[in-house]
Amino acid sequence: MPAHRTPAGSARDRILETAFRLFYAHGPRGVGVDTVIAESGVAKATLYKHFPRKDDLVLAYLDRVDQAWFGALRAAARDAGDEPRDQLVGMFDALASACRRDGYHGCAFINTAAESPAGGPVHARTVEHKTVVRAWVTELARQAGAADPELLARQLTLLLDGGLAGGVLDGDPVIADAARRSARTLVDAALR
Amino acid sequence: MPAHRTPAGSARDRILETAFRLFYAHGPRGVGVDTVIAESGVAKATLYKHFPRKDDLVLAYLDRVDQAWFGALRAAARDAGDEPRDQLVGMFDALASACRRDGYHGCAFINTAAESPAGGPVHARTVEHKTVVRAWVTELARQAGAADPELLARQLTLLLDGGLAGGVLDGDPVIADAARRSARTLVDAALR
DNA sequence: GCGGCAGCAGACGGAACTGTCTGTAGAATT
DNA sequence: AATTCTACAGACAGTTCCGTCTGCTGCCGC
Repeated sequence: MPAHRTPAGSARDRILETAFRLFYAHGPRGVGVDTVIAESGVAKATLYKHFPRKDDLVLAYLDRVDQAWFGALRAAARDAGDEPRDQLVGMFDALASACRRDGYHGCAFINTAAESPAGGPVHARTVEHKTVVRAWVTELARQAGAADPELLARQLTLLLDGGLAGGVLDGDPVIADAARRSARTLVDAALR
Repeated sequence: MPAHRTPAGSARDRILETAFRLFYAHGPRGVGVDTVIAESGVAKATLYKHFPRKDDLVLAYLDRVDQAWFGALRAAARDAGDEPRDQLVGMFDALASACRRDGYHGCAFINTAAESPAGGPVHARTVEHKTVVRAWVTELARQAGAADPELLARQLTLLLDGGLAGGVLDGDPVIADAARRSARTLVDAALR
């Protein structure tokens, strides 16, 4: 697995990077395999060797999104200090950052799920992602001493989803601000 | 404009009804014009006479969704009593009802916007819809005596969006319940 | 009775997309 | 030096989908 390397990273990396950029901007369905090939400077056979079906590439894309978003969420929480109750609010800074980022288009999972068949692997992966994030928030809520950690986590992830969903239209930072204030209110009420 | 009538309603109505059903279930992009034609029992030329482009049909579909959803929201608010502060919470019953409805797939606007090009008419219509709903909520918040009606409206519509967005995956009523509780907490805090 | 209108039926062209296949080049291993 | 692996380049078939176009039918108002 070492060596080989073409110009910028391995072929696989170039494919994934290009797919990430194009899929997020136009949605997986809005991007043809030929476009990914052209923009990543890769041969068609190479792409189909690494990802036998387009769906495989889409799932790999979602895994990347999962890593990036969940990572940003945890980093934002960590930066908010040591108190779990502050971290629960601080994670919304990740939403604010995302809104301000150029080319922001909302939640990649929701966007992709919206254009994928109902029982398919994309939906399964999306549910998994949402479940993992909510479990993490639940643990944080438990550490903070919430009476009903599951409920608080559900409420906060609901806010996150709402903020992300609205992002498909515009990345108005006002949305992130409203979400953060809501989170503060809900956390305070839950820990009263 | 009277008479004519084929089996069930005018051709236009049949087209719209079929498009509504199919578009909501699979997303406009996942449904070919030929499918709409086959299932509505209409001639291709007839469809293209009423809706010269597929986009026109998609926009008409969104208008229908707007009427239905906004109507359900207002009805739920009305059913919650005469007090604006109760109506602000009561409108979340529309979300609960939607979650329980068979074939529920989340917010048609967000789902459609997710698969449409960024600057296009679909996005414009979606923004318009969200703006109208939020304006209505803002007025309700003002009547309830909120210090910052715009903020409260933003927070509540954020919850609505979050609840709807999650619906793409599953229509878990727990989500609607969490949203309703959040709304109660936020409204109480804003009117303290 | 007749012209126009609304609609049905289906063929057609052109484009886009997915996935397969053939052939070639360069680097690493043996 | 020969083989093998990875990758490039591009043709190709098969499907799907949008939008147009040509006939044909039945109902209305004039």
